[in-house]
Amino acid sequence: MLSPDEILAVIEDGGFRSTASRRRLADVLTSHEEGFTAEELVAETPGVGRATVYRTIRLLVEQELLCKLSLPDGTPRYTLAQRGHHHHVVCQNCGSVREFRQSAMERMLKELESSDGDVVTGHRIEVFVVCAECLVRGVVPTNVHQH
Amino acid sequence: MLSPDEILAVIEDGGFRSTASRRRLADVLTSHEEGFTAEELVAETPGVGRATVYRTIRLLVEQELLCKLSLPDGTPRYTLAQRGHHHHVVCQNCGSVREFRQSAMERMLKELESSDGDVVTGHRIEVFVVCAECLVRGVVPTNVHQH
DNA sequence: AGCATAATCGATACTTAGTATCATTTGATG
DNA sequence: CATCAAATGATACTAAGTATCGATTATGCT
Ligand SMILES: [Zn+2]
Ligand SMILES: [Zn+2]
Ligand SMILES: [Zn+2]
Ligand SMILES: [Zn+2]
Repeated sequence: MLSPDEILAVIEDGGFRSTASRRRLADVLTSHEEGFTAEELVAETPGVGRATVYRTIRLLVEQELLCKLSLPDGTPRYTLAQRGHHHHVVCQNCGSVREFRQSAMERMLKELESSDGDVVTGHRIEVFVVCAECLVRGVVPTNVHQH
Repeated sequence: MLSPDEILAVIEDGGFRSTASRRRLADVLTSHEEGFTAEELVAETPGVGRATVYRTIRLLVEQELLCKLSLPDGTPRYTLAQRGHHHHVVCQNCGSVREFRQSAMERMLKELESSDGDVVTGHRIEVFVVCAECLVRGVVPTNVHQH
């Protein structure tokens, strides 16, 4: 997992300043193993303004240190990124997140490129699950209709 | 493509009423070949309240007649659904949408099921492009970073 | 260390994409 | 055509941010 210092290093390498608010946020971020909301971050960093929290989230998403995902109903969720291209498996019940990589699938998505006059610029994939922890707690999985 | 009557038929078959507002919306919806926003619909059905437009959108998404997608920046967009399981190719410049199906990829996503204690309940896939029309108009494709 | 200054900050107002409430209207059924 | 739950429109509210702006601060320079 990413450490607060690694986050600060990326911020500084990007030409941005290492500030007290950003250090506070880096600490709180790295304490989350399992995905979180922006408002959780706001609540967990009292004294840091809401605008600063959202600005920092945006900065870190741009720097590819944070991933922004959304649950089946569209509510947004954030998680720390590992390295490289990946996607996420998200528990629709508790919001816990893990990464997955599937090179065969990536190859297939690239092939769409040649099929039309379009130029492919990216893709978004989210796999929804009810995670093992929620299952043992008795949550009944229901299929979600998504596109 | 879906006709207004087919939309109304699905609404009635679902046990919902065929009302003036819903007929107006069915007409406007089917006139859109290429994806639209909720606010466009509001603007195009004067006299129909904003709440009714959003309620009808929700109803039609539940009935799987409308697909809700989002652009790389997260702004929502709707499009009429064809039949069966599918995903979408979305132009990040003009928002135009087409469906795609990739059975090999679907099979791969199902296989994730066996890999963990999780139960897969669904997935979301969007492929972003700059479409042929935008390309001839000189739009330069830039890759989008997504998960 | 002291200073300049652009970056960043917090407070606050605003925006976008909806949902909730509720009094009124309307469409389906008998 | 009377009934009455379903649906409607107006309005208020919420969630998830973004924009503005005057005050503060980190960084580089001397
Ligand atoms: Zn990610
Ligand atoms: Zn990928
Ligand atoms: Zn669809
Ligand atoms: Zn699929």
